[in-house]
Amino acid sequence: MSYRPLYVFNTLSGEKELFTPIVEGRVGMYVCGPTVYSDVHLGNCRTFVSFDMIYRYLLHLGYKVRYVRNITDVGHLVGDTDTGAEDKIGRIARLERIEPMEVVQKYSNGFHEVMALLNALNPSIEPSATGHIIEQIEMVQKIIDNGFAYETNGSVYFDTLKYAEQTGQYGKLSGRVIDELINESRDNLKNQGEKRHPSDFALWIKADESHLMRWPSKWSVGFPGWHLECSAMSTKYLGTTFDIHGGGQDLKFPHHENEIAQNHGACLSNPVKYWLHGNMLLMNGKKMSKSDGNSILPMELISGNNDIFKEAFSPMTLRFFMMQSHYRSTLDITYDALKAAEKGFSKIKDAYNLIPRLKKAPGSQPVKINQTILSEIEGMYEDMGNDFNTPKALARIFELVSIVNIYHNNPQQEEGLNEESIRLLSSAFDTFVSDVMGIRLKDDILTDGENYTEGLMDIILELRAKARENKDWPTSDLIRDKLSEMNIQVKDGKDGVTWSTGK
RNA sequence: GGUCGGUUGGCCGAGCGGUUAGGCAAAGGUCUGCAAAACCUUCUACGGCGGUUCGAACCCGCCACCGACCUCCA
Repeated sequence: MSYRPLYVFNTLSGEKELFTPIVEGRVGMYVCGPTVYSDVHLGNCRTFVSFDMIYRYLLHLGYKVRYVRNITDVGHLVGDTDTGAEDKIGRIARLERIEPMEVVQKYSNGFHEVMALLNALNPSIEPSATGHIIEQIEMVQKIIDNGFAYETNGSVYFDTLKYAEQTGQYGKLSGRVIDELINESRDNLKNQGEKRHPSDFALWIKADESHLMRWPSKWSVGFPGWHLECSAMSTKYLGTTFDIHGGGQDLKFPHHENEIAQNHGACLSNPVKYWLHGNMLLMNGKKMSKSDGNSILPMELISGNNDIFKEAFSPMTLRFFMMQSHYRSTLDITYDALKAAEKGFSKIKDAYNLIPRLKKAPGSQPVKINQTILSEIEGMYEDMGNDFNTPKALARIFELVSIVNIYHNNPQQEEGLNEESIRLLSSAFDTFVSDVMGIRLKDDILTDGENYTEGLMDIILELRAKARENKDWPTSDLIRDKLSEMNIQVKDGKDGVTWSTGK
C-alpha cells in the first residue's frame, strides 16, 4: 500500500521532512495532554484541536494510528522550583477540602466535555500519571542504573551535565547550550542545594507529611517529577522509539527536552522520530495564559458569558477559526477575527447544503468543471501534505464554494454539472472540512430531528410563497423577520427559496 | 541579558525568488416587491534602510518594533 506524501516540520531538525513511519502503515503519536488542576482554557484547546486535525489526517491517509494523549494529575508544582513546593492538584484539594482525585476527575470531565464540543476525536489511550506510578519508579531506577541520575536526601535528580557530556544532546530540541544552562544566572534558580547543577531536574521528589499525593519508593515516600510521566507512558504504550510527539511550543523546554533526556537515560535511545509543536493562541497580542489572567474558557466563549467578546460563538466557528491559521503560527483571537470566521464558516455551510440541490445534466458526459474540482482536491492533498496547511486548503474550499454558488444561481451555465460533479463536490467538503479538519457542516438544528424541522420549514416557506403570490408583503416579511429573529435566514433565489441557520 | 520566532492591505491570515492566496469589512453593479443571500467588478500590502539578482514580501546585512522560551504553562 502506498500513502500520499506527507511532509512535517520536525522541531528536532528545524526542517520539513518526508514523514515515513517506523513501522509501515502504522503511526505512534504521543501528545502532551492537560494538567487537570483547573479548567482548560481556549489556548490549551488550540493545541489539542491542532493535533486532532493531524490525527484525523493521518487516519484519512490510511494509517493505523495509536494516539496517546495523557492526563497529568500529579507532579506539577506551584512556583518555580521542583523541590519542596506544593503540588498543583494537591493544593486545590487542600483548599476545597476534597480528595485530589476529585479534583482530577472534575477537571478531566470538563476537559472531555470541551473536547467533545470542539469535535475532537478521543485518543486511542488516555493514560494518567497517577495510574503509572510503578512504571515511573521503574524508569527512575533504570536511569539511575545507567548512571544518569543520582539520589540526594530521598529525592532523585537527572544528571544533565553527565548526559550532555556523554551524548552531546541536551538542549538539541530547544536550542539550548548546556554551558548556558549551567551558568544560568536567574535569581529563581538559586536555593536548589540538592542538585549538582542548576539544570538538573527532579525525577522523584521526597514528600513531607503535608503532601496529599505520595507513594512509597526505595528512595522515599514521594511523588514523580513532572516530566517523568510522559516518558514512562509513551515508552509503555508506544515503545522506546515512536513516530510523532506533539505538544505546545511552550513545552519544548524544559518539558520535552527533559523527556528526551529521561528516555535516553532509561532506554539509551532517542525516543521520537518527529517532534511537532503547535504555536500559541494569543489574546490582546499576548500568549493566552491562565497564570497571567489572559485567558478565556471555551464555555465562556460558546455561551457568550464573558466580558471580553461581545457575543457567543459556536464551537464549530471556533474550530474553523483555528483551522484558518497554520498550526505553527501564532493566532490572535479578537472579536473582529471571530466575527469574520463566523461569516466565512457560514458561507461554507450554506454552499455545502446547496450541493444536493444543484441541477445535474442528464447522462454522464464528462464536463470541464470536474477537472477544476479535481485539481482543487489534489491541491488540498498537497496543502495538507505540506505540514498540514489547513488555511491554504480552506482557501481552496472557498473556490469550491464559489463553484457551488455560481451553478446554483445559474444552472444553465455552459455544459452544467453531472453526477460526478456532485459526488466530487460533496466528497471534497466531507473529506477535508468534516473528516480532516473536524468542522461539522451539518447544522445542529438539522441533525436534531432533521425531518421534523425540514417539514415545518417547508410549510412555513410555502405559506410565505402564497403570501408573496398575492403580493401580501406584510405577511411575507413578517414570516421572514420572525424567522430571522430565531436566527433562521430565508434566502430568495431564482429557483426558489432556501434557508439556513445563522450560526 | 541569552536563545529562537515574527512584523503582509481597514481586520484576520496564507505565500517564502517571477503567477489574483483566501476569509471578513468597504465601494459600485446584477438579481429582487423590498431586503438578505449569491454573483460580477473595484479598492487598500508586504516594518525601515542598504545589498545580491534580469527580477525580492520571499535571499543576505544592519536597524526598529513585537512575541515566545530561559524550571507554572497547550
